[in-house]
Amino acid sequence: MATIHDVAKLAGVAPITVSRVVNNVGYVREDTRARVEAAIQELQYIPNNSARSLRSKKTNTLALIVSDITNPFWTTVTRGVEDASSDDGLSVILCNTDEKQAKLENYVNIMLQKQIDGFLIVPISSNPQVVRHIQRRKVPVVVLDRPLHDVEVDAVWSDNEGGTYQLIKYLIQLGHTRIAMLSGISEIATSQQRIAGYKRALHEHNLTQDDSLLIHGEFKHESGYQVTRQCMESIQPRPTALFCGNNLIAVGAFKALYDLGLRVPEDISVVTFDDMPFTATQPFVTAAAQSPYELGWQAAKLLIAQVSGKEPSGNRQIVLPVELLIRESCTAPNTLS
Amino acid sequence: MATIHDVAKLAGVAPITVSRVVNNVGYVREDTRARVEAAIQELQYIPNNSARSLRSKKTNTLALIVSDITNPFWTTVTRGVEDASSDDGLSVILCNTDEKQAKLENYVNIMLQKQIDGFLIVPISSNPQVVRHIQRRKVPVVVLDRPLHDVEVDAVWSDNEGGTYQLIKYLIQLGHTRIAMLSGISEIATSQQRIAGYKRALHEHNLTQDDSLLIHGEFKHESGYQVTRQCMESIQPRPTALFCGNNLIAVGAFKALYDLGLRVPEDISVVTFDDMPFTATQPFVTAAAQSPYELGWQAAKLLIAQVSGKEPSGNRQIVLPVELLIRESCTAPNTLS
DNA sequence: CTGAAAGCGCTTACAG
DNA sequence: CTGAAAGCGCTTACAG
Repeated sequence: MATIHDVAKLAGVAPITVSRVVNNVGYVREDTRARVEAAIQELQYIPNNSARSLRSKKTNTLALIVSDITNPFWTTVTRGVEDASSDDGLSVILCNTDEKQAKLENYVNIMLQKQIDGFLIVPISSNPQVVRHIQRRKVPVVVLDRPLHDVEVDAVWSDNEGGTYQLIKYLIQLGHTRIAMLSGISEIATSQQRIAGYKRALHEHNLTQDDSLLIHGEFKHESGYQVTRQCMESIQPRPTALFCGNNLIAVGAFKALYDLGLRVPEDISVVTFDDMPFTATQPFVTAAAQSPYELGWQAAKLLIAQVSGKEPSGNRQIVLPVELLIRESCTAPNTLS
Repeated sequence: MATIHDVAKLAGVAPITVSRVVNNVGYVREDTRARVEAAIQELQYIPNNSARSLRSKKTNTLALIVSDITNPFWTTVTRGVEDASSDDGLSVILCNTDEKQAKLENYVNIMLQKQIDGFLIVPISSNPQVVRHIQRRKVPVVVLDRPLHDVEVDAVWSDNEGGTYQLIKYLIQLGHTRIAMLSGISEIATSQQRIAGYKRALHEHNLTQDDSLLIHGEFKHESGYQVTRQCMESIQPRPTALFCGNNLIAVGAFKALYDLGLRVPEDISVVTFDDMPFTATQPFVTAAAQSPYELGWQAAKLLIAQVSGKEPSGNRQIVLPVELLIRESCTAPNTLS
């Protein structure tokens, strides 16, 4: 493969001149530029980014570390990140942690070796140790989706507390008093924020909180299925409404309710955090919808501002609003049941 | 940041010895290794992959170029690729083409600059030019999902023709004779294969083909929605069954049918290529299901075999079977309508 | 089992 | 506007 030297030789210039043409920096006379471009064309020259990165300390690559790309929420976040990044000529390496701390740490180290220009990271616990590790090496980092304790870092997340509060309030106003909360893993900050919104809504409406109605599973549809069955089969008196902690839990819940012969909303009302993916089929679920594309986009732009050196790594925090989408999955509780 | 020289100095050895410890190759005496490891620990040394790649000509990175990660089919393919790759210590850079040839070519060039070790590529047209461009530079490449004409290359795709044939045959056996085919962009090889299966099924059952029932849109839910409305509102006599060219078209179709007040399967039968994502809600759709995770996994393993040099770049072709999932979205045609 | 030297292909930092 | 020299941080290819 042709190198910058081959091109320089063919064009009768020094390698640095070729570099100037390729990177479009500095002054190059028009005819010189033309000769260099012709040589590039003839030799099918493609610059070697490893060499460029070694010298310039830039890889033009970001790392995006999420829990699981298979969840449409993260898929859309990813798309937002990619679109924002490719705008600025940056590529994105994608990593899935499956909510495992060990995987997260492993990927961070691999990406540090790769000298990537910045991290977009979805933390698992609220412990800032991983972010500190990155910051110690002076690599830009932005935290996504989940706030962290005791660390100064740019971060973007959604109004989980407020969104949940709105959903629960809506159910209460329909007349529900026994609302089950199907939450995910308790360590994750978004779980905690959503539970806080749930509790506040109950409290403000003078409803006592029944701890048996607060159930922790995982943010997966299999778990949503199990937890819903367990909830509907064993809790007495049965809840009249279900809050699903995320979209995948809702998917599992709908399937479980179907298998149990319970109709939505006639037999039970259902709301969910996150809009359901591709909800073409019935019933349309009432949801607190985040803006995942926006989340990814904004986080990427914060990171790019750091990387390009325009803005120093800081302590900016963006909280995105959550939209209440009232659809057909809720009704007043059936007093006969 | 500490370099290999700093570590070598602290451990009292040569840089090459540190290299041997880090990469775990060649012979190193146990006590030497221990001293080096202590120095690495103390200096928090992380190897620089740009330097490594420049010398070794390996980046341990693959490029995956798909149409749109937002489609759950591609999401799952991606997960299969990532899992297979991380097994072998390889990272994956993800690129979305949105079915635009210009984006594809641009990404290929960026990835060539990055010196990635291999390409997994979903071609847009059947034209092999992009693949030839990659092969000319001696970079391993595997083609995914869509066969290419006139080129020797490893490739993995699903039995699109056979899967469609099975679905159409199933509808015909239920008594349908007017089956609309909602296809995607005609340039894409999978569209062509699915249409071939449709035609073969009609032909083998002595049904004449009505060209007005073969409609081309895009592989997107917005397009599926439009095309379904158009199909149900303007074609006479109205089809009694709908074949959706992929999962997203099916999502749009269900929504359109709902808006038109048509019930599935009472008023119209629906089948789809690709399983619907998260089909928790009613009605469960009868589908020809590909194995997207398997598709990604197998393609990645083919590529890794090339990259690791164990198997030469070849002309291997893997065609994955498609599973017919009969569910509740079909019934005999309503002769009254 | 260990190391000295060279070089991968660029860009930086000057100099003119 | 152009270029000579040095060096980024590793690994290759020897040598002993």
